[in-house]
Amino acid sequence: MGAPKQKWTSEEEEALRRGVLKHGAGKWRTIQKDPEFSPVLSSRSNIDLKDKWRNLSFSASGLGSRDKLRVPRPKAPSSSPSPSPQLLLLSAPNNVAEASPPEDCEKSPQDDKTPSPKFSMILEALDELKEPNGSEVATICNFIEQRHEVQPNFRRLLCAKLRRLIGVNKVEKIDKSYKLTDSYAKRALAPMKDPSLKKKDSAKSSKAAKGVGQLSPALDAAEAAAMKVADAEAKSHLANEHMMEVERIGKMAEETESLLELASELYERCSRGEALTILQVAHREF
DNA sequence: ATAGGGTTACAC
DNA sequence: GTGTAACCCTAT
Repeated sequence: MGAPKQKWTSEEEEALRRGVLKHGAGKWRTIQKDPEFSPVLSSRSNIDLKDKWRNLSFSASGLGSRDKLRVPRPKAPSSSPSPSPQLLLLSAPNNVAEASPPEDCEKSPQDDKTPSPKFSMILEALDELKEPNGSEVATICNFIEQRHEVQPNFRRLLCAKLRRLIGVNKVEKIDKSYKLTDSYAKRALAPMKDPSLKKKDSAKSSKAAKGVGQLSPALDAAEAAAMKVADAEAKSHLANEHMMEVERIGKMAEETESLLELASELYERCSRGEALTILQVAHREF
């Protein structure tokens, strides 16, 4: 019994994108049930939607294979030849995840939730190899094989794993090589090493104005400069996103405040025995 | 129901 | 062989 794979059509893809625009990523069931999309997505489960979105996010995050998109893209030839920047912005849940998550400060010291046994191996390998331009799968694989007993299909697993890590911005792919993301490396590696023997940070920070600190000391000046530029670019981009986010949050805060006032007014009057609706109060107040 | 890891099928 | 898309399984 061969279950012939059911490739996604561009219509389905489009429906999924619009569904996410409308309901947000993560509301797969809602999207799937929405009468607007259910005709197109009838043969897809909510899990299928999730998986497909995951794939779309990978390719949209620009990492790895944007240039050699081999996916036949018979996009609507007439009206929207280009995916429109909105979609790209929206389809980068990973960027948001990279920017916002207080993830690491949540961990309790001892309950350091090991991400997954294999992930720590990869982390270790990429850290120790210290290749500024990343390490090839074979290199990583070798490294890990030397330290751990691995299963025969390990390499394959490793590929899949790396790919997923790219999806969550913990790893980036440069040509054929993989390396830890700057931002993630700093957060993940710092607490990993013995606090006693990693005090040379201060010495380094004098010449490298932070940002490329964790790289091999033998780095060429040219390479270092290139890295800095790339880093700076990435940072300015991020900064921009952060600005927008801050603005948005500010607005939300205002609205929240108004709502709070409204709520307390409502509460006060209700507790006095008055029976009224939120609309009545809102009307008086605004 | 969703998120994430793992597996299988396919294209290059 | 390698990378990717679709599918499957499990924990939360």
